[in-house]
Amino acid sequence: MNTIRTRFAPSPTGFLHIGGVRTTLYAYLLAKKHHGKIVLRIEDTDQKRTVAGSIEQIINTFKLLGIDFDEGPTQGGEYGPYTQSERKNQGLYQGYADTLIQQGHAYHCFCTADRLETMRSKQQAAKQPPKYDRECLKLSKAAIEQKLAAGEQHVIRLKVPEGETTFTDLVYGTITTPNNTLDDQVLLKSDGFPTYHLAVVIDDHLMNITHVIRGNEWIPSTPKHVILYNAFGWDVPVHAHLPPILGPDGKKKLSKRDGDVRAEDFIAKGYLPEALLNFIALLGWNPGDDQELFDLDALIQNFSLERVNKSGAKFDMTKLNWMNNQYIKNTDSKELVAVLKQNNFFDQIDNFSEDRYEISRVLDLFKERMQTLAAIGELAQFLYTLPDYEPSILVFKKSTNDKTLLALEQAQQLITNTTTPWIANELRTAFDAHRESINLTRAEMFWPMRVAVSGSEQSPDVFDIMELLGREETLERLRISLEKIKSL
RNA sequence: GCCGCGUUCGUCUAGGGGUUAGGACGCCAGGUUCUCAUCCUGGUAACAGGGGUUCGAGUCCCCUACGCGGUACCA
Repeated sequence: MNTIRTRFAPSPTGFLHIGGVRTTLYAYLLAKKHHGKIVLRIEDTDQKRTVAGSIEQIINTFKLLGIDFDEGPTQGGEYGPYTQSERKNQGLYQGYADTLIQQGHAYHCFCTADRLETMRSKQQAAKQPPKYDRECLKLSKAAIEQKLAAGEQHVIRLKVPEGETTFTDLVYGTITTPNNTLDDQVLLKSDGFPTYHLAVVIDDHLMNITHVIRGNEWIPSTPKHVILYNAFGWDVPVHAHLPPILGPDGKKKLSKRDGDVRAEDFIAKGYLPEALLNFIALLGWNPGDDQELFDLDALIQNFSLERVNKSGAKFDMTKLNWMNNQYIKNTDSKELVAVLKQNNFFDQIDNFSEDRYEISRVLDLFKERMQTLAAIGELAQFLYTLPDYEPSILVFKKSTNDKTLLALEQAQQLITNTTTPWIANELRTAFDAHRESINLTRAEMFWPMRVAVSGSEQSPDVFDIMELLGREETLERLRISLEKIKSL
């Protein structure tokens, strides 16, 4: 059986787009499921568009996400180099283009940009599809030699054969295209660089790529690639085109304008890599049953290209948030602390001090309500600095000032005198018994206490907070609350 | 313009001739509860339209509409 080899082949034109993450993820899952390899190849054939530093940025983002490539520009591999400009410098593409010419599958074209432009506008005016008119195919061999010798600027074009071209896409099914709708694509540019179409075919073949997984904007040019494979006499790899990930309007592809498209930004905003990956995997793929939560290993086990959808999927932040919360809740608090530290989320907390409380216990308190890791700042702030709250919020809506005062005084006394171990559950039992003895309802007693220790109407359980704060700090906060309630 | 691809609840989706069209997120209601969150229970809501084929169509075929993509010496 052939070992499966997949690849992700970005152009280094900027950051890693969330759509690129899904493409890579699927390629990764397929490879891993079949114990194959995934390679990273940099397609920098357009020098004008190449952005310095973006290769590093992309590689770094994959690191953050926990997706490891088996081969690529940094780790190398037996099919290198993995950057097309380096391959170009080896004369690789030129050689193959020459072979194509010798075999009559391609030809030199000396047409100027101007001529091509006027040709196209004429065609469009005549409502014809714009297509190269094969002017240079009429050139005699001698004329070509002469122009070449004179150093005239030229490109090499594919000579699209007669007939039709068919390929089978694992997602979209069999697609047949009449060749007369295909343009004589430029294969090698006048600067000596290959176009995408030439480079991708040669490199995928040379790197033994078995499955080409990419966005469906490539469907229309796939027939040209198939023609090239045939011209070279190479096997055509399996193609699987992926539907787009849509922006909030549900129509256009998710783009920079829509805000969060940088994969790295999601990490910075407090999404766990596995949650993000899980969510993205489900955008266009499903296992066929009702399971929705998959860690990476589970994704690998369950993934198959056959279950990838054809139509675009909108990126729904609401569900991502839900899923992120699922992962946060199910992650051990100690691990969470490490991630939180790594991304400096604690820095948002004024007066934060790492050893003031047992930090993983703080996470225990909040993680069930955190949709992102970044939420810890707002949530845990009151533990480090008691907010200056309105005295009136100490009074439960169905209670009175007098009862609230009583509750707070009783709480103060009980804490001062009790020998109950300072553990949430013990405190809860003790306080519940006491409040019953003084005829206060839970709300009348616990609401004021909770507001006193948290400074907020909304917070976790009062006794959990007290346990964390400790006896001294609890007493201090009760003292403040008593001052406030007396001022009413 | 031409070529291609797509269209099931608001969203992600299941479904491949016979289903009360299922699940999840969201939303609404109720329960638990000192609040919020969590959790539990229930509810709301969809086959783009029109023709066929068939005893019977989300499901197969055709047309239309809408959307997206391609149509570069960009990927």
